[in-house]
Amino acid sequence: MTTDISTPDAAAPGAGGGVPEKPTIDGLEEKWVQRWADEDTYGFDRDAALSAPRERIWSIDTPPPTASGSLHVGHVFSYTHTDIIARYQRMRGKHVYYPMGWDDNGLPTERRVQNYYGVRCDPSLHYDPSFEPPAKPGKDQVPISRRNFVELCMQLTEEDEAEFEKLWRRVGLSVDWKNVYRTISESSRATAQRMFLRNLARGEAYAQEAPTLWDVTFRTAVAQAELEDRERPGAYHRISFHSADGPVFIETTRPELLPACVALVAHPDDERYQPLFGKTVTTPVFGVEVPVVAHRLAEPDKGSGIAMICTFGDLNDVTWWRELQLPTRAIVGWDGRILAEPPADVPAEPYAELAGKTVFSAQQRMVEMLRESGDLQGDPKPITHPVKFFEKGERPLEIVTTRQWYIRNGGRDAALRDALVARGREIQWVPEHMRHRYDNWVEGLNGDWLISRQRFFGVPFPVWYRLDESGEPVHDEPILADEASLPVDPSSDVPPGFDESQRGKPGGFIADPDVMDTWATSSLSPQVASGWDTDPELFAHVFPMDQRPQAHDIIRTWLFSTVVRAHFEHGTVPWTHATISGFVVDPDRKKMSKSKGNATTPIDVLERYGTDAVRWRAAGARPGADSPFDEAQMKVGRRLAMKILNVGKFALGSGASASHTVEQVTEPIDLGLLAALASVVDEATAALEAFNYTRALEVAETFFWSFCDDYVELVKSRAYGSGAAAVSAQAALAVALDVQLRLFAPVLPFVTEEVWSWWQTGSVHRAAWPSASELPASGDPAVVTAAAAALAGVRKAKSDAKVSMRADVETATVRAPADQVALVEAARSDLVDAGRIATLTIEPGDGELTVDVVLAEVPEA
RNA sequence: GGGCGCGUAGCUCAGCGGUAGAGCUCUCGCCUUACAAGCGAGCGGUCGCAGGUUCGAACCCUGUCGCGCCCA
Repeated sequence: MTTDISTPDAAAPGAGGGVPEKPTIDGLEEKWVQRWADEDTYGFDRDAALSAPRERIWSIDTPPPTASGSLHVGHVFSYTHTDIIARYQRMRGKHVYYPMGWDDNGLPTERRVQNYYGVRCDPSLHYDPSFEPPAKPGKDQVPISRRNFVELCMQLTEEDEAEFEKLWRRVGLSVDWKNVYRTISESSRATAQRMFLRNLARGEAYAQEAPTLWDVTFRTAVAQAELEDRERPGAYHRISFHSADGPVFIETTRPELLPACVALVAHPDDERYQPLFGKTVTTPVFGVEVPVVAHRLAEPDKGSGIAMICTFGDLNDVTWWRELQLPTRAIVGWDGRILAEPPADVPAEPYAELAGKTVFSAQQRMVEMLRESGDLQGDPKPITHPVKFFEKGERPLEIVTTRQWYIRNGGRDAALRDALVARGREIQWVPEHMRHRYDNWVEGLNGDWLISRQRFFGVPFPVWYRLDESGEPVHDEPILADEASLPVDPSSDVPPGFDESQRGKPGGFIADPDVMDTWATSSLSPQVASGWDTDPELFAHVFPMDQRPQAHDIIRTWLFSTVVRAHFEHGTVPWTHATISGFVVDPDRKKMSKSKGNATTPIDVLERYGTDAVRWRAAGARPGADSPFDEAQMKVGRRLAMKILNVGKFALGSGASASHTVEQVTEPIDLGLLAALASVVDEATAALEAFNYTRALEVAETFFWSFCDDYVELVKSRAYGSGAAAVSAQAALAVALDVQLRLFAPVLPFVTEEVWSWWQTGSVHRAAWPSASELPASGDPAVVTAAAAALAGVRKAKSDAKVSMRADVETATVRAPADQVALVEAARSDLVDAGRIATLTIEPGDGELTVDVVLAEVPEA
């Protein structure tokens, strides 16, 4: 067993405990996570920040993870990227405002609570303050009010959040853990409701009865941003409509929508159908008379070139219906079944055959009916075609007409769209090309942002409706909650001027039943995190925030919606920089995700290689670039972390100490080393200013390895000696170690802090980022490179002779380019010691530097 | 189909107009008082393909093929 023993001789003035006998990276996480928490190393000093100019603050809009979900190494990578920037900015002397949030809204939490407690939300129920969930979930789910349901969500997510926090601390995130928000908290809900009311007051939000994409499984509306196309098999059914001039054939993949048909449409330039425009035809089986209309969106080369317009089969139908002002014949209900009652003008008799059926069986029956009537020509022709799905759904979306809340987003307003594109240009994108994702999305929007969701768990709309004498809601005059009363739950709370007994009664009121889309609340993360609603003084200092880190797949959702909200409320961008991280992909280059089953659990990797090693690997993924998960790379990070421990031990063991100063560095090779380090500092600083942590690490690391392998080997024996030359080496080692620990600190917080603690006071993470001005500029870095080249020549000779590097050299002859002779000469005695050379000759020669080596005779053993 | 990005050593990636680079892997060595979970040395590439611009192209331009992400 090895124990950490202080070695008093190595302990420098101000040391924090000296150098352990056998340094190890194992266990550093536990030790420093605890210490950082105890000492509040990453706390945000609110008072100091509020009295500092804005540019001395760096505020970060950290993505709130879904606490009921799970994390994989992809999350660890991207959060590490942000943390590297946060640590760098902190070392630059900024007040880093780096809160963490938990996103508890949404379906995953809802489902988890239902299963965990055996309950279900019934918004028609009243709040029961004494409700206790069943000890064990029973067979039947217990119906409870929304407020009770939300309370359970808050309980359960609290446990999940604690687990997440533990993991994030182990990852070393320098978050201020006293500053955590939850999207389900009272203040978050109040913020979302207040913002909604203001959007409404300014006309930026509105309600409309409109055709809406609808998921029949979840029974909720879905926004454009949540759609995805999936290739699905289907079949073209060739169906005849009837006219005075004979049959008109259309081809459709959805014959079951025939009773919903309101017109036929062809392209205005299509000569085949021009004679029919303005006339009417009748639908087969139902005999409903419908007009033949012209519209540019009809595709002449698709099917027969003429299509039926139904209310509603797809988004084209919606466009036609709206632009051509066609009637509505809705037949699909919210449950995805054919409505019981036929629409106006559709005869009850054949319709009854379809009523109540699912869309799938309705199609089968409809096809039979068309066959019987002789209106189906030939067999259906199988095809594959894209069908719209809710990204989390499993059944094709239907389009139903419902009343929904919308927020304007430029999809129906060119001026607003241009303004939002302009906001995008105010943001500095990292990497720059991610800007295109934003522009393409904003320019391609074709409707406003639908924010109503027919769910229970989420932020309810702070709205009620008066019921008229017949008990019908008066939608045109919503009763809005008073801002002072927020947050409200209209299903439990009573609107001003009413009492609970009037709920649902004619002349009384009802609550708006819906909740806000998850993006409608998470789009306010900068406001919630910065205290818009809770700490206006702070908000004024940290907003617009400096940095929004996120992945590129949610630029269209989270990033865009956040820009929309800040644009409306504050007339600014929400942040000045958007740092977009890539994905961690599996060896087949597929995006890692839990649903694909290819995700790697982070805790395992963190334990096997150490946090610093995993962070090192994360830092190797450039901003925005996808990165394959490869454990072999983690070993390299682990090796670097251990090397830092060991070289720290060596430097301090050789006499380097915190009391050494750059003035004590006098030898040419020592000055040369520090001059080279000054360039490294400049380069790393420039890279980090551009958010290029990968480049910053690379230059520091390249220098570090040559520092260990060449410089340290060269000066080792001199440093162990005494006199001015020894002091020069010790001072150079001390300064170089000090600077390099700070260079590595943002990426490798644990090992740098450990070595720092051996001989320095305070935390390296609160130390100043190094500056070239700390280092002497008088040295010539070429002394180090020339001496290293000569040493490499000696090593090669020993390696070729397959002898130990400790083998003695009788003579070594360095032939160097004329201008390098003096450089090697300047390091002569270090070279003699490091190479164990008896006689060293340095002379000018042709071409590159070479070394001829004659090894000493090895005495018989 | 559109947008964006990427194709450089077996792998992961730098380089982005002036004679091909790093790390890992692999091979051969070495117990060397900071480090054997280490150290030293070495092998390894017509820079996806085809044209063009240039005294000179991995790098700029055009086309093309392949991969990925987002959108339709």
